[in-house]
Amino acid sequence: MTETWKEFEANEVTHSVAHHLVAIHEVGREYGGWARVSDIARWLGITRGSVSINLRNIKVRGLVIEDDHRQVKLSEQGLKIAQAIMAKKAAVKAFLRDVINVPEEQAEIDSCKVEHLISQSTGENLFRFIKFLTSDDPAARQALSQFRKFEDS
Amino acid sequence: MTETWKEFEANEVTHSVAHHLVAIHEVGREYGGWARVSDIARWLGITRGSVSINLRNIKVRGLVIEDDHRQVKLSEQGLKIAQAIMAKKAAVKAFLRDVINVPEEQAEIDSCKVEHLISQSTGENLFRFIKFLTSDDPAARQALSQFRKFEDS
DNA sequence: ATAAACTGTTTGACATATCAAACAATTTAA
DNA sequence: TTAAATTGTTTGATATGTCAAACAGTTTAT
Repeated sequence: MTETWKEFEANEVTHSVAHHLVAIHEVGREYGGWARVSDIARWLGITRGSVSINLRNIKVRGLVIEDDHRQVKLSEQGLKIAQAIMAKKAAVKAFLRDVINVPEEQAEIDSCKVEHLISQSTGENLFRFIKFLTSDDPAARQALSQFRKFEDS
Repeated sequence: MTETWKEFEANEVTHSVAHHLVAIHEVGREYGGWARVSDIARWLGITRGSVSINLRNIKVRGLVIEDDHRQVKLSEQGLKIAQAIMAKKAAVKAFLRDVINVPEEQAEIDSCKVEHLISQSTGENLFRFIKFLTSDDPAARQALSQFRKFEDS
């Protein structure tokens, strides 16, 4: 039981980096993917200085590229990571909210904490599970409605 | 979408502190809860120096108490936190492994990453869901077996 | 009883992540 | 075209968490 817990630090990206990537993706959405430091900072709710410094690492690691006007954009690799994270977050949030009845806001908070931590394969399993459970397979529908009753009792 | 993500840092305890608490609980199990720095360090796979420093904070925060021989033990508050974390971990792991078929080892890794992050209420919802789904309610059994087929196809 | 092993702490270093404040450069308003 | 606002960077500070190495104290073997 000595080493597994350290896997926490052994992620592709930290929570902070994950959110910088997602922020760039969202902020740059309407500008061909290009985002400015200020907008990223505003989106994340941290200072421009922090973003500036954090982007140094993120650039060095090849997750974003920069143009002449100091705008940044996700690299191919950065985009892949951001998309994977967003997909996992969506899966977790959907599970919490639509399956086990966690209130919207709490589902948002919890899925956000966890998005960059769960493994790709676990994310995929979860996705399939939700897909099944929210399908119109009668067994799925029946189980869900039973669970709702179970909850209320 | 500006502030929710920062909740990540707004946890009762960090991943590191969470694992120190659980380590003390496990290491001290056979000694009335009392644990030594060395044993904690070995259990966690980090140096004695790190544990020594980390325990300073943890003591100040009142999560552990110390005896004359420099042994430490969870305080009432520390024990509560450790138990809550262990319960959430068990729930997540059971869900991953027994419901959505994540392999044991991966379930261990992912649940370990997540244990201290999910909220109490989410943990409880998850626990009830597993309880229902692994009960002998026919709808639950039917749904699970359908999902297994769904997985294999 | 002495040598060897182990214990807990401290020090100095490093990495990440944050802030406020100051700065120069650029953009926007008037 | 000026004046005001905004931008991106840097600096110095703080907090957490880690390491290796050195130290003094305690235990354990022999």
